[in-house]
Amino acid sequence: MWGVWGKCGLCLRTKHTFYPTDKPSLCPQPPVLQTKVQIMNTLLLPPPSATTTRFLRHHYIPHPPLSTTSFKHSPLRSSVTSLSLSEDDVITQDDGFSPYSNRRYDFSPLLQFLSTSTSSSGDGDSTELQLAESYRSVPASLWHYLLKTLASSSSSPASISTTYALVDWLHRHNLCFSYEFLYSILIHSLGGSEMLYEAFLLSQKQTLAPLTYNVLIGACARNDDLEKAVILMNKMRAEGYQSDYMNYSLIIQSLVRNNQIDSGLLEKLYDEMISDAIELDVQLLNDVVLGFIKAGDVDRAMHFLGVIQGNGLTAKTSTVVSVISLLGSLGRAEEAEAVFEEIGDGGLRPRTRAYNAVLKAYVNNGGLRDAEWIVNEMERNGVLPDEYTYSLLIEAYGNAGRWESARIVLKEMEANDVKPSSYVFSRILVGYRDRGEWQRLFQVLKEMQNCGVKPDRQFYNVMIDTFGKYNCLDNALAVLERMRDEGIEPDTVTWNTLIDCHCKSGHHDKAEELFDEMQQRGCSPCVATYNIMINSFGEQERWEGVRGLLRKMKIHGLQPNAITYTTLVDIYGRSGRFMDATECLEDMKFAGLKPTSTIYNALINAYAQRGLSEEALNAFRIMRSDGLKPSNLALNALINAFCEDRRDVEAFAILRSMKENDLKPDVVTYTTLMKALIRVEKFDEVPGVYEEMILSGCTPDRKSRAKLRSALKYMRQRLKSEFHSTKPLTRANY
DNA sequence: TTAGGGTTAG
Repeated sequence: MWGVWGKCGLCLRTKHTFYPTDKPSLCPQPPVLQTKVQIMNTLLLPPPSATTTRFLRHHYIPHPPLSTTSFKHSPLRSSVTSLSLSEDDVITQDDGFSPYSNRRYDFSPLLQFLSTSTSSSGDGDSTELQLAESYRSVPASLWHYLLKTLASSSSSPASISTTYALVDWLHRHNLCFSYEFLYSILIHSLGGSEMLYEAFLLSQKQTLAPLTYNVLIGACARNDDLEKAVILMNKMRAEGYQSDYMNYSLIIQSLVRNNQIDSGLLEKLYDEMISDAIELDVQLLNDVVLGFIKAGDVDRAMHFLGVIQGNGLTAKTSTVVSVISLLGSLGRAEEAEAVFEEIGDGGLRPRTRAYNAVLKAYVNNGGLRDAEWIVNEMERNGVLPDEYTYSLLIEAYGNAGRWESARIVLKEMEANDVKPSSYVFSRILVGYRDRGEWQRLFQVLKEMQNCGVKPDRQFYNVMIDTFGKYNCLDNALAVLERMRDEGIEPDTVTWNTLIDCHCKSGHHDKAEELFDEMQQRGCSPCVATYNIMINSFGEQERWEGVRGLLRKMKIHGLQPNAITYTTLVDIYGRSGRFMDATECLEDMKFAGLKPTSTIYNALINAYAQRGLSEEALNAFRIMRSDGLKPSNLALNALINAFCEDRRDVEAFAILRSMKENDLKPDVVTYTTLMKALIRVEKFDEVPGVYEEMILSGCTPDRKSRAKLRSALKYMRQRLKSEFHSTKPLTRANY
């Protein structure tokens, strides 16, 4: 058994797990572990000071070839390596031995020899043997370090081949044990320096042992080449070797780094770990939790947090905080608080970060009192609020419309020497925008000025969006100018916001102009930009233009996303181009994207508008078979389809099935049903539906009241016409 | 250790 609390000889990571020898490890370690500091120490000769000499005598006796010429100054350095083993490097490692002499082993003759001779020679010529003899006393750890340094600084094929020749040479002269370990060092270092290809080539020169596999997989994962990593893992498994737990950690980390993680993928990885009988240590479980957090799957994240605790281990505080933070963003304050409490239960004192995470939960949940309480708790426990804490509190007051309280918090920040950032003001502005109080924008600007805070790009973006949403296009454009005047370059969000608000107000020409200007100014459109433009062209029924945009985005390496496909289905569907619409849905599936309920809603809605109830029903069925739950949106669209097709019986059948399946019909459901009745002239049944709507707890809105009124009007008209049509008859009778 | 946290498209 080895490696407990030691450092990995390859990646210098501290190994925390208790690891039996029969298990292969990604971080292979020699029987005698050397830390980086130790290795660096042995590279240098001690000064003639009493203490160090005594110490070093016990370790190794300096032996020729020695040189006072630093390797750093060797002419080889530039061609072979940038090995930097200066005094400064070593002293900063803090080992207690100083001052250092500049004397050290001189590897220049060896490297010179290796770079000029062919590695396969092995002819035992006298120079080579002499050379081998002269280096015999160099300890293994030193060779490892040299190799590592050379490999990680290799940048040209020539220097790599010299490094490779060194391994060969060491092996040939029995100078360093474990050929495989030397290779592993090489692969690891090459992988670490993003030279995965070279690592691959090297690995192909010998049969792969578990150690090499693990190192190679690790190198792939570190370089985000997961395809190769997975291939190697499968190959390894097929050959009967067990993959190391670290590989899984590295793969998850890579997925997280690159935003490529999703819940299903992570679950698959986890199943693999289980079937591989991987030892789930706390570090790996932490990565699993963080993976699920990044994937937005808070339930699974909490499950694995529970697994950590269930195993009697303690999750990293940062992991726990991430869980609270995600719960907070989802407005799940109670659970956030529960997880927060667990920090304290674990004997740790929550710090600002943890408090902020739970505070965010309350703010998103509208719990102003709880938010105030948690800030008081912080103060009571001597935890200092920071800029983020205050920002969240201000946002909470802003959401509650308590601008005065928010101002008091601003003053408190000032008193505590905490400067507010542009962020908090952008949040306030968003609050005003969404509540229709957009004119408060000017007040916010003034407040910022008072606090000496300059609006940043994101704030200006919100400003443009606010003006845009309230149709003040000139003001929106003026903000663009102001940004430029202040030296803030507009980004894609700025342009997208501007373009979109022009589209929404029907100014498609100006939108297109801005789309061109954006590119002229060197800002590359992103997928969102294309989606906005596709929507704009679709509204104008410029179908060739739509296809052109799709081509252009693909040329620029942008893949259509779920929103692109939904936009396409929507615009094609609205104009009755159902073939094109359904084709887009197929394309989406073909591209490997999971159709969302939104895309089906767009399709069902398109059929419904034209009274194509059979087609709408069919789309609804496909949606169900894709495993998507029917939402009120889809069901209401379906009711509307039956309504437009004058199939009121089927429309009411949907209502029944909604009730049976515990789906609560809403105002739109009832209003659409009333419309269905009016379509088939069953006016007298409308008031009953209206009454049922109120009884079921729905608040009638303008549209539902209008439907009732028009039904009553028709009823009166009918009565009147009946009266008139019967009148002559009576008169005649009379 | 720092960052955390904001804005756009269906």
